[in-house]
Amino acid sequence: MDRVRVATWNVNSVKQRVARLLPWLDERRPDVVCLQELKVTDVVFGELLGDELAARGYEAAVHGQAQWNGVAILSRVGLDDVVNGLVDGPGFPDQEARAVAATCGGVRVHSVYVPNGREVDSEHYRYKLAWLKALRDVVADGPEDVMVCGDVNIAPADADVYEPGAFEGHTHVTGPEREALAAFHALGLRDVVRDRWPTERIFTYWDYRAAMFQRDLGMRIDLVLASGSVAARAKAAWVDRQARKSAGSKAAEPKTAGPSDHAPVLVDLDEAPDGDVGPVVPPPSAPRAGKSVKAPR
DNA sequence: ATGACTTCAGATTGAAGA
Repeated sequence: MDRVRVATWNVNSVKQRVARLLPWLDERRPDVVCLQELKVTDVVFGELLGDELAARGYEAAVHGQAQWNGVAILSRVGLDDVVNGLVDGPGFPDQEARAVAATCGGVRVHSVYVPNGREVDSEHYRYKLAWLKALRDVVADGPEDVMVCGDVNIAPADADVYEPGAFEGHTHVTGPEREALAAFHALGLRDVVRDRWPTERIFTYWDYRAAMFQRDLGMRIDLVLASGSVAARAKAAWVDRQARKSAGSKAAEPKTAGPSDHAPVLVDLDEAPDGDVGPVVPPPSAPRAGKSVKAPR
């Protein structure tokens, strides 16, 4: 197998994004696509995109929900053992459509939309932390070759927000949220984009208001986390800022063709060392996930 | 600045997002 391109994109309503999503698939040609905030049911997703995706060679695992949430994985390198939701995951009060997993080209891929948290110490915030713990447990119990892709609604470090002072006392930057992210690193997962660009100013989300994108005042809250075995295969990793841009004029951009407030994140993986079938013996720098092994640093 | 913009549900306004 050739290189595999994996992408994640919070589309903020797939219904409003069809006119951007399809051309973007044709231009970037990702092999695996994790989508979040579909905001439609499985049925509506199929009506909107089923034929168009099949024509492009994608299978789709869709865990939709009307109005809010909704996640999916598109793949043209296989889509096996699909699981909707999180085993033993919390609800608010019922489980929401925030996670879907599938095995694509030998890698366990999770597309996630982590709860927002709203206000620090609120019920929503506690729900967010409990949800992250449930996701951590699912990853820990899963295969070694794993990717967690999606909108985590946490900026991993102060460098991942445009102005740390603007977020004091708010969600997305608090210690407990960052500790919940660190639990994935303790399993051996790497932040692929930050690893590749250690000091770069990189954002994936910009508020629609106040021309935040044009001023590059954003947050990096959409991540690709990968086990050491998979991260070692990453040959490129970047944010597709082009997809966040508006068209040149109102006339050129009807209301149905505006951008999401999130940009896609893309990662190119070289083929697996042993081809692409079956588990790979982890190198010393890639401890097996979940077995109380400390992260290498 | 309890704003700004965009989404959905369903109504001509409110909730939610981050």
